[in-house]
Amino acid sequence: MAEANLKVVSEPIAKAQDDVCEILYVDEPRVKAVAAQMPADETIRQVANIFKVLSDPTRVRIIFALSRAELCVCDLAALLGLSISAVSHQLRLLRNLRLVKYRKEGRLAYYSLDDDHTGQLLHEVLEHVQ
Amino acid sequence: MAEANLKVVSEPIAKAQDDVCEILYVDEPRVKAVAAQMPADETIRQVANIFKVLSDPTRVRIIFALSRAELCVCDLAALLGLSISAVSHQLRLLRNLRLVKYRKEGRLAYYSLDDDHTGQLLHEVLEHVQ
DNA sequence: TGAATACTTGAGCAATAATGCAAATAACCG
DNA sequence: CGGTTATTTGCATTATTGCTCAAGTATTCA
Repeated sequence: MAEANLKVVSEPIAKAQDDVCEILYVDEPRVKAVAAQMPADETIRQVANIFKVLSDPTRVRIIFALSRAELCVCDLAALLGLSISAVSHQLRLLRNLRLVKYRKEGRLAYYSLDDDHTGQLLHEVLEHVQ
Repeated sequence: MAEANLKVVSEPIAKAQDDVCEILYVDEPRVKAVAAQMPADETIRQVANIFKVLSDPTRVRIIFALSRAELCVCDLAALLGLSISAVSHQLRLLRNLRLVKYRKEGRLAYYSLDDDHTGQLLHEVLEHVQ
């Protein structure tokens, strides 16, 4: 449970590199000024994670479809021309991230969007592209 | 040139899978209705590609930094605590996607944002997170 | 011209992630 | 119960990606 994947691999982010130019800074005040404005690493990671959700076309299509209708896994797979397994894997991921929720009706699992923000973000960029 | 990477792997998207439920559709009219609204595969791929740019913390930090100041590769690397090479690789990618531009001054290459939309999108999500 | 510096680039490695397959779970029905 | 169906899940495979290393290019300066 709670194995929310799609985690951006935090890590180094500030590991003294010896691959740096000798002078260290070409324009130190400018660098310092920007450094002071840099968001915290944790914030950066959260932002990247949000974008990562929509960085895969399968997930984009799933989220788009669910923004239009509540669908069971089977219909979603048929709609997208994907295997049930592939869809279920992605749904688990989205479930762990609390982006979708589901409702059990007999053996069917009806999925819908849980978090409005992501769908909102998707449609925003979608309109921009079209 | 023009080897714009970060391409989402288009592919199948509509390959008759035998892994589909027997009935084919639980709720055919609903599936058809959503199918009719589905954006074209090409559109979906473009959207995913846009999100993909910001799905990595290093690129998020680079784009944030460049949204604050024009910086040479060396200062950018120092600012982010990354190797020059790592930064340069990401800059090439962003260059190929026309998201950043650069200005040569002697041996220094000063990078800045070329496309406002991506920086805009980043700041939007950033504010939402903070 | 030659050394040094700033950056770019190609190859390759290690980590991630998307999907398929097969087994497991769960609900329904005879 | 036993069989069928809908979905989930673990594992394996393959593809992608971010980074390092080392070599290459270009520009400045002595």
